[in-house]
Amino acid sequence: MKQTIETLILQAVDTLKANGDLDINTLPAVTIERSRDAQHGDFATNLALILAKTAKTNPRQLAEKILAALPAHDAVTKVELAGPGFINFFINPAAQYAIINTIHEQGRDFGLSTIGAGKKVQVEFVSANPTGPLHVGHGRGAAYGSVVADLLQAAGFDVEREYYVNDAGRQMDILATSVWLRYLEECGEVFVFPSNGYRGDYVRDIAAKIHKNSATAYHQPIAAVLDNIPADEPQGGDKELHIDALIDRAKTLLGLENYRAVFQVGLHDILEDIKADLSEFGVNYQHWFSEQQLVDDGSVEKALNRLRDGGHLYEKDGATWFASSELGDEKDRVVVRENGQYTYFASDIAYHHHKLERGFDQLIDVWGADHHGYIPRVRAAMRALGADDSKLTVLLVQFATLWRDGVKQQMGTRSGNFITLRQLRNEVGKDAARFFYAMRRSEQHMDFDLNLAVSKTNENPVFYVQYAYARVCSVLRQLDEKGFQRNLQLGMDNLTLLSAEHEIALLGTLARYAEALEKAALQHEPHLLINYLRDLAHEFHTYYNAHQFLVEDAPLRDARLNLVCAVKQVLANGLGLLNITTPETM
RNA sequence: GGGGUUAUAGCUCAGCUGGAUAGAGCAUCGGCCUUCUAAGCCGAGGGUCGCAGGUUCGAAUCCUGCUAAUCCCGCCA
Repeated sequence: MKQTIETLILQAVDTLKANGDLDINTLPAVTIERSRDAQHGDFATNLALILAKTAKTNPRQLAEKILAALPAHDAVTKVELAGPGFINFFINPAAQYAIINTIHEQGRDFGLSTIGAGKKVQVEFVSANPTGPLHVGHGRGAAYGSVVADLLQAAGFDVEREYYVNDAGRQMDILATSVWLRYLEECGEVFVFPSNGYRGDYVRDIAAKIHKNSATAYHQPIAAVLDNIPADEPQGGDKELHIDALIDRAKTLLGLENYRAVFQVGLHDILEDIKADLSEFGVNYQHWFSEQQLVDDGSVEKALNRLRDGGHLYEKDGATWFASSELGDEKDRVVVRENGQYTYFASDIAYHHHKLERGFDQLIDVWGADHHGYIPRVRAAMRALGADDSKLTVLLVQFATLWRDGVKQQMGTRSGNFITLRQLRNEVGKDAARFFYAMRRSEQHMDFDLNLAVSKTNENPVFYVQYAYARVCSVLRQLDEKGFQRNLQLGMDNLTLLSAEHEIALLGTLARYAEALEKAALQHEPHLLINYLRDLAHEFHTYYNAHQFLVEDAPLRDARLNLVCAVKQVLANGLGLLNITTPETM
């Protein structure tokens, strides 16, 4: 319909140009918007207001000329000049009835778009360090990233979802050492646990499991472990030096093979927990990509060599630096430390290099907003690798601030004092959690009030949308009980009976679904889809209260049922995309 | 000090690639269940869109400055 109007307008403009009534060389993009107010018709364009400046005329006069030159069309019943120079289009309701047939025919596919044209897009999200269970902060990235991926797929992109597993590096060594120390406690040793170790109960669980399966195979007397270790912070020392010394001691006493064994049990158990957690949350991946693999298979070396060949690396203070400041970063970055170890950034360069080589047209990284300063250096790396950095889109998700009993909650993984995503799901359910997370713009700071989420579950807006769906299902169930038989064709033949204000409004909203979906996908803004579904649910509830569907008049009844079933289908499609269930009874 | 994000109703947030009277939910107040599910509907009150300038036919939206909140600025990841 939008395109029809655009064609009409372009024809009018051409006529005016031919007549010499309009003196312009280039036509700005014609914007046609759905009118918010029904008094302003169904669609409106501000073309005359925009053109007035370049054509140097009064906008209203120009609008009148356009109006006069506008060809007639069956679907357009009335065109009006309004306000400072808007042109309002009133659409023939009959033309809008077709949407019900379309929805019925396309079913689950209704609303899907081909605008993505099969372009390969990779969405990488969550990618939390496997040092502990996911907490509610990760939940937002999980919900947001997965919906963005699903939306892009619905918009016709070829989407791959990936989780980058940071299974290399110091954090994992701290985890492995924490597990081992808890294991020593299982063996009966008594000592003060390092302040910088992972203190969560899940570490004890893993340690207990190792103790159960391997008894005392990894046991070392605590005196040998702590011998000559620098003091921890609470004892007046440095917590970083303390934990690093313990890591080295663990490797020495256990031997590399046994150390790896403990390490792998910790990594495996936590990763399996994360996978199960996300899966239960409706978040699924095509790939779990290991950072360690990049190191092992030489990808990091390969990427760094490429940078070196391009003259982007130099040595200073015993370390190897990447001259990222020459490519837009604020300063140069270390890629190989003085001690010979790669930095996290080095593997990240290799990781993005690897992504590029896999042939994606577009890379989307979903990061926590605290990583925003990291963007310029990754872009610099991509350019240094000879790639087009516009292929990379980084979507930042602001952290949710968690409140309980009016008190801000801490969310440190290290302290073990945090609320897990699993706890949240158990408390409010998958549907409400997903809906709640995706409801807000990702750049918006979010206050997550746990008391509200738990105690006022019934007021969560997700139920409002689900309730609309359940109501349609209920109507369909009542059909039999009332002794009616639905006749689909009779309804389709009598759609013009749907002339009530609420019915016309619903038709317009149904027709808007595909646009809402496409916009949400292209702008990476899931909340636009949620807003749409809330609008649709609201209009349905209003309609439901204003009119009886199961009336004696069969043609009217079947027409209304067809409309209501179209609503049901669109609700199902939208909620399905969000991976939120559609209960038939509530 | 530099940078990112945010600031809209009592609360939580939409609206932001400039458009017509700034919206929703919750909360408050008043109506609607012998009739398809009241987890719903209808109505009322509630706003100097953080502040000050600027751009123009028109600014919550764009620009500049300021204020406040928050995050980042490591040879950690």
